[in-house]
Amino acid sequence: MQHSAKTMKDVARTAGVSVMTVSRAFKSDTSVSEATRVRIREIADDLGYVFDATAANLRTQKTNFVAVTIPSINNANFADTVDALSDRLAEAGMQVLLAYSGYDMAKEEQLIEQLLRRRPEAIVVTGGSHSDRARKMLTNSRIPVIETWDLPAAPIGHVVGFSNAATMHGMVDHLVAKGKTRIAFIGGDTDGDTRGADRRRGFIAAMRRNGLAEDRLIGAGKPPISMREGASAMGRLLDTWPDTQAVVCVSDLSAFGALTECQRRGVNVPGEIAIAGFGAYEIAGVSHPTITTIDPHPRLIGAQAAELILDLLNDPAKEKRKARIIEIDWQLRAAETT
Amino acid sequence: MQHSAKTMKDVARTAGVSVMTVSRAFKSDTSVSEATRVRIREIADDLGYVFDATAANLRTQKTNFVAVTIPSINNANFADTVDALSDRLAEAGMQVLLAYSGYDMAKEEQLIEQLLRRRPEAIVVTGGSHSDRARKMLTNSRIPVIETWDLPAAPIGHVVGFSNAATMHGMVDHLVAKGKTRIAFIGGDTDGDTRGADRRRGFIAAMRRNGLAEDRLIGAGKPPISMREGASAMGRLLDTWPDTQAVVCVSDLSAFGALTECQRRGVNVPGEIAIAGFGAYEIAGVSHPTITTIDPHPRLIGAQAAELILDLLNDPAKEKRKARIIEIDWQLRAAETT
DNA sequence: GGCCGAAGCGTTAACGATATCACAAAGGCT
DNA sequence: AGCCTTTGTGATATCGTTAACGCTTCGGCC
Repeated sequence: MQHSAKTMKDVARTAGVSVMTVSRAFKSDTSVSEATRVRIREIADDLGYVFDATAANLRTQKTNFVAVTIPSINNANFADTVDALSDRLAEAGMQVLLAYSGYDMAKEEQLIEQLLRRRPEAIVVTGGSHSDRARKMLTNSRIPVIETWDLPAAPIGHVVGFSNAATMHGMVDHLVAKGKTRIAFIGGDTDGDTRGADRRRGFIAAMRRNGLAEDRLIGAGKPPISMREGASAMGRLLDTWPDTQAVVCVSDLSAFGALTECQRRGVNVPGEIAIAGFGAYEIAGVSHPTITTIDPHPRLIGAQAAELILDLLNDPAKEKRKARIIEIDWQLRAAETT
Repeated sequence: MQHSAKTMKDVARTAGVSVMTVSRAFKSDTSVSEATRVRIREIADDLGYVFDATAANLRTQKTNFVAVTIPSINNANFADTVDALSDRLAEAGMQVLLAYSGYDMAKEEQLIEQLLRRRPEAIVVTGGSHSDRARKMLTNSRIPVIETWDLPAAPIGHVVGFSNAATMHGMVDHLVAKGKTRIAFIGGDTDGDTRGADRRRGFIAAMRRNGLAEDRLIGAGKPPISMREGASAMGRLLDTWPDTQAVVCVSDLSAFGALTECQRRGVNVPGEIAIAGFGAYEIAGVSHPTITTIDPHPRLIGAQAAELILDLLNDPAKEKRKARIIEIDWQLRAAETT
């Protein structure tokens, strides 16, 4: 037998109270006696009543959603950020509405449009590069906008991130200090991953600043670059410029792939060639040898974004005052591959 | 200057049509002339109008959400499943509402309650073990329920999964065929990860069936077991039972950790000890040596779940007819570590 | 010319919760 | 006793969209 879905009205009727009292019994509203509240909750449970958030959303003009777009769900760095963000927001009773752009700006634009229709309280996007229409939609939205994992030149709203280019200066300096001069870079061969492209640009600038040749660039295919692409890119690097002393990879995953290729070929790391990555993925600290990397503190990015959002939502006046730029300190973790 | 949020009414007024015509212009409703539709869309864009899904959700009693719970967002296996699921659903205009339980059944129960309040069209949960209250909520919900990554003895609704225990029979048989008899298992030391616990049970049963001792069980801590825990567990295994010929790890991540520990100690793999994992993570195919593993086809699970959902939603009568159990074939991928 | 069906659009009434106001009853104070 | 709070509850309007239904208009056809 198929009962129809229960509403507050059903609960109210059964309990012999008004709908409004049932509503109050379901919130932390003090103006219901504890006895009534308990009784109503029990009756609701018996009836199998489930609170309908869609109706409350419309009436209160609040959804308790925070929309988030990331390039890929299958990336430990972004996963960590979302995890931390979502943990903190959950404490405040908010939920994350997540969408993946697949490193595609056109897709990101669509996602942003869809997400905004759901009336989130705030929106968090990855990176500072977006289509014109996406920028416009975000600007016009009357909610806090937070760009992360980047330090955009012209931010849309708030920012919680770091300069991807700057991390590469740190890495090149580290390698130069180790006496390396012939240094290569392995990364995506398109700009689909804008943060990866920023790191490539940062690498080139850092090499120039050190007076070194910056032409050893290996394109590893369309982003995202993963372990396998890292391995085959390392193969091409060793074939093309056998005298390379160090290689910086766009992420730890490609760095690990590169490392395995060296192991397969019997090339000693770091003796013959040093390898560095980015992201402080778990594998960098576990592989043998361990991989030198940059830790961009992904969880911190998520946690800070969450704090910022909660702060802005608590005091909406603050939002209008000034866009906040929160810079996250990254850290170079020297390890066995350099 | 702060304009107030625009509604269909504003668009209608500006366009000189009724609200209903605006509504129709925003759907694939034929009963609006193409000229009017285009004009209305343009006016809406000019005004900065954004369609309000919360109102539509209430009125139509449709949210176009599919709720999904997974143990952790930071796990490539579940990420693949969600990715495939979400891709297919997106084609049908549906969105995934994702939540992570942190391998905690009490947390999962809370999540399910919160998710159901949002009135999803269907709900996908990971595994077949849930708290009593969670089971009850799912059973009472009038939407399709799909359990994945498992083959529960008493399914709540539909199932898209495989027997975790059976995969371990396959793995033990593989090792026995390679002449191994002293075989150990590395996994979590609690049952927080129910699928991991199923694999441990499957391992024990398979060893018995082969007439082998099944006492070499290494507890690697509280799930999820990652690379680092795998490495330290391998250390304990080598210290406790140095004559072990093979070890089955609860996942490729712990298997890789175990492999690195062997490399650090100078223990030859597979010469002195064979290592096997589970999950067909990318690292299993890239590490040196490559790791023998089980491929449970995570993307296929997601894709099949999506198809099932779309099928059920298209023909609601079907849902009442019979619960579908879709078994996914897993595959043993023999590699260099065995 | 008259009839008919379809296309295009408008009017009205929901959808299920909550903000707001109103108000009765119960205390607390002088 | 009289007045003022405080507390608990109810009635009503409302959030923005859409389903259902009804009214025109218009072209085609006999």
